[in-house]
Amino acid sequence: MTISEVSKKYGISQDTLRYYERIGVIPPVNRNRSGLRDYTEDDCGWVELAACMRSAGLPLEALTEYVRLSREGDATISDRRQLLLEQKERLQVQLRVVQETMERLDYKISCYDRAMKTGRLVWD
Amino acid sequence: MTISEVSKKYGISQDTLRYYERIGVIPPVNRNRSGLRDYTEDDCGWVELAACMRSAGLPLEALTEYVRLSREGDATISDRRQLLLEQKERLQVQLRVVQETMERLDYKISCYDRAMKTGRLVWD
DNA sequence: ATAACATCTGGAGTTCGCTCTAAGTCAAGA
DNA sequence: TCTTGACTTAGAGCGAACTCCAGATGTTAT
Repeated sequence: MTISEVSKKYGISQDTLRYYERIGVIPPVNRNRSGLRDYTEDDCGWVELAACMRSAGLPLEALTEYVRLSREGDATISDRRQLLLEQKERLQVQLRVVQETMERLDYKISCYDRAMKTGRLVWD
Repeated sequence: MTISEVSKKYGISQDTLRYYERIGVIPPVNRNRSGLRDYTEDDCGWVELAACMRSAGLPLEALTEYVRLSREGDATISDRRQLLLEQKERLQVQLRVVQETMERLDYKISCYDRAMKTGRLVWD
């Protein structure tokens, strides 16, 4: 797969794909004879993982560290597990914060709904 | 309340409090005769709201816009309601993304748990 | 062969959200 | 009175995550 195909498929710009590879968010991508990137299934798997994790807000640093450990082989299995656990816990906290904020937005919106009828806002 | 008290109470640095006021994330804060900030109950309310919304990831721009509209009075009630709705929808999307990513992390972690016993990672 | 187009690299620039610095003001205590 | 410490402003600096640019090279179609 070419970089433009991968870019379309995962909704990541070509610049970002090259950037991710450069800083190690994904491992080095396969090249054809002309030196152009030719993404294998495996390469795509890493791109997809990065896209997913980034969409949830994981920092690039955590992803580069995960990739670095993965490339070191089975000796780093427990380190990688630990890394994933830490990130999961960060997401768990974030999930609660977002839920609470949404409840608060719901309450405020309900106040505005009432205000739309009376023309006056109470208890903002 | 002094800026240092408010800073401690809401876990926001004094620099950030001044920054928020400067760019309009909170309305202008009350001052004493010497020109020092003296946060009223109301001022604190805005700080607390900003802290909550920021913790969930709302952009500063949405907060400044909300404050700007609020200061224009009752004529902007439906605009403000709309703004809150849009932000709530953004959070709803984010919530789902984070949940899905957490499930994926859970799956990967379970693979690593197995790998910790066998010493070999299958199906990463 | 030439034009048009995709991709490459290295490096500069941008945006967001702070965070820090410098130089000045003010209030209270030794 | 002098010093210490909290506060002020304006503006510079910073880290994260892109995003853009210039100049080179390679590929494809006419």
